[in-house]
Amino acid sequence: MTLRLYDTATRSVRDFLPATPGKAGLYLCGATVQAPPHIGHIRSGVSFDILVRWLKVTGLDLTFCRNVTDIDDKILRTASAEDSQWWAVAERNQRAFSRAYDVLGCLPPDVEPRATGHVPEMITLMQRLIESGHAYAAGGDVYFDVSSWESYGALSGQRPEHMRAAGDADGEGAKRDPRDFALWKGHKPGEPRWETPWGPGRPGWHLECSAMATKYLGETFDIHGGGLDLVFPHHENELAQSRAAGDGLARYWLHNGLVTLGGEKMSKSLGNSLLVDAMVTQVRPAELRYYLGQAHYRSDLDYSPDALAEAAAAYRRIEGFVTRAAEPRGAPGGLPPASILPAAFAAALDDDLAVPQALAVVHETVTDGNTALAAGDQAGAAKLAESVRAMLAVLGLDPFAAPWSATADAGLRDVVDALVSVALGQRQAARARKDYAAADAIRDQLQAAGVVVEDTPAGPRWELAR
RNA sequence: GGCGGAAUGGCCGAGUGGCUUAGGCAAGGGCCUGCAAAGCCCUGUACGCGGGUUCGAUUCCCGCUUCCGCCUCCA
Repeated sequence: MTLRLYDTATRSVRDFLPATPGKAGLYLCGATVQAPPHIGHIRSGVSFDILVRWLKVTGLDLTFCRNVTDIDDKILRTASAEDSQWWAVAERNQRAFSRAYDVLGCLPPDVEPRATGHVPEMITLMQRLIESGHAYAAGGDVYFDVSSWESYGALSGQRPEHMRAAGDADGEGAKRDPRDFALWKGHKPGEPRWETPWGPGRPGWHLECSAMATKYLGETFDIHGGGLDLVFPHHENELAQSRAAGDGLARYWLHNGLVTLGGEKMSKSLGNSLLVDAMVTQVRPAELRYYLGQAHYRSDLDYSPDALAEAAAAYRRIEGFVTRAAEPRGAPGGLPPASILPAAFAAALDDDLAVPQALAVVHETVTDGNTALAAGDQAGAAKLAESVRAMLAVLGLDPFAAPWSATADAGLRDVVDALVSVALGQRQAARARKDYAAADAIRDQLQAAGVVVEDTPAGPRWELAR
């Protein structure tokens, strides 16, 4: 079975054949660190994290590069508004993004380059473009000459002649054509500056990604990812400048759907952001991840509290089975070998990462496992639980794996277990003499202390309330 | 104006020219239980509108409506 992926450039699902068999390079447009992450940003992170995990499970030696854009207009504006430094704003928000990725269980990239650390690479790229007649310096800026590149618009399907004239707010008249885009922005008073052969200034948004992607992944690499809103102009411009310079750039373009709120795109500029930091105080991170990951990565996801609650309930069902049936509590699990995954699960992920179908396999396995458990077949249930855990690991949702596993001190947990056992012993005694009022009182007290008690055929069990 | 996407049962969310038409959540009924919780089983006459193609369309074609994204910073 071959992995198939939807490629925005061809608008079709294609077999994924890495340029070098056995290896894969993935570049993901990460954050422009102008504000803390909302759940739309992190949905992108989760979607591509599932891709990363699946590529690894299928045996590819993956190099995963996720950039940080640490300089842009809004960062500068924010810095001046709060009378601080641009780099302080960037650092602060980058930390918030890193925290969010970690909290939601996204595997760290192999390299996480920052734009401002790659000015030399950008200068080289601009030199190549100017020499080959695809870019020009004007008024301190450097622009890409869109008219010089015939296939401009190929990725997004846009035709330059149909594009609306860019309402260039700056009114900077240096461009030869309104559709030309800035590779480099000339220095303005109060802004940071880097020296170039064309004068001081700062990087343009599009150029940095081309420069960093090719630096870490090579002139041609396999997959370039990002949110659907980046197709145009960002990825279109990247593709134009890299191809015009003679690089191949990405062989497949993947884009995740957006998170909307009341049918409207969630975005910083619309002010309807649900920040990750705030969300994880309302639901457990694993539940949020399940919610963000359960829909197909290419569909829009319209946020609602009810939908989130449903997803949380669905995840708890799976998690409840695993914690009841899996053998050693808390055995950490890395990525499983593909060979132990149910065929239907693997087939689903191979089909353009069809997580919804993959989750159907998970749920069906959970049902089988619960049935085995009810029949007293603990061994059979444990086997199914391992299968479920393996599948969850691929989706980054194994309850026993980082970062979801209870990090409470193991010794402390033993103490608590002993104390709860004392109470449960008394409750069992009360039940034995049919003193249900006393038995229920003990259960209520434990409940009030945050301990949930369930009676099972194998005796009472407890867990911390969620 | 241009480019692209979407409309599925109470809700979320897949998918398909007919076959047992995912899966989950919620609801109702049942089993189990001292009670509860969890779990299991059963139930629910879905595919935006109008045409067409076809033996047969939710699925293909045409038209329409509504919604969303992009064309400006944006995951």
